[in-house]
Amino acid sequence: MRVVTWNVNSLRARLPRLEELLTQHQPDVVLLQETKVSAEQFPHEELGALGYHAAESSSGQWTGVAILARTDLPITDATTQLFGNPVPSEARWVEATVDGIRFASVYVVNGRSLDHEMYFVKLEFLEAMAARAGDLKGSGPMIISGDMNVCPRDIDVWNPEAMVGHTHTSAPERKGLQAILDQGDLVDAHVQRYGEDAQQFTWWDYRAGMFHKNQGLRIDLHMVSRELAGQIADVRILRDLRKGSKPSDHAPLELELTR
DNA sequence: ATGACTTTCACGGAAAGA
Repeated sequence: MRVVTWNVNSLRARLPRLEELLTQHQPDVVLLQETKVSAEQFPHEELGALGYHAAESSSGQWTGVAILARTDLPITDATTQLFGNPVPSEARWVEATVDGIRFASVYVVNGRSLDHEMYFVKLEFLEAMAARAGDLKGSGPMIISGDMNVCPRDIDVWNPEAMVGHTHTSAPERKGLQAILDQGDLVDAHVQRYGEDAQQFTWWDYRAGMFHKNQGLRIDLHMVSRELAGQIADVRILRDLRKGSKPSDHAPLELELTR
């Protein structure tokens, strides 16, 4: 089974590149973030023509998440509810079951700056995710994937010194992310696959040739329940989709399971 | 480096991203 998570930075603007992903990699499940589309304008028809159907949470201009699956794989028990979510109207969480696995696609609050009220909203959002992961633990395999807006370790940052005093690497954010792994008994699939010493990024700023210089961050994660950890065959960052015409600023992250 | 680039809505430029 192949599962891809991708912050597309507008689903409609990215449809040609999404088609490229679906055609070339033929994933079974795709978890999307920053779809930036309303429920009315969600491209169900275009996705159907590509052989996929979707459960989504949409709010229009800014956020939005979705779970796509191959049309022959039923999507069941979809919900956009996340108990304790401080921003329930922002369409940052969608959860559904596909092929016996409970999937969540999440777009974590950015936080803006360490003294901004949205930073504290971000910490609350991470707490709500940890509680939900704890609730799901023991009820079957689970995969929580998406744009966590937190770099788990210093090695996940091209220049850790430059991030001091900014969001994404602060101790409370890292603690909040770790609590999700701990409470859900989840593993970071990238660390499971490559260990503690490998540096790979999933996001590069559009500006100043950051991608060309490979100056990025690892903020997109597959968090996989421990019962699935032994089934991880590979984890790949699909850098080619960050290149070329009208890329997202994030690369897709592909998880291959032996099941 | 105060920026760089890209998206949305809407038709100029603000807001947001990380």
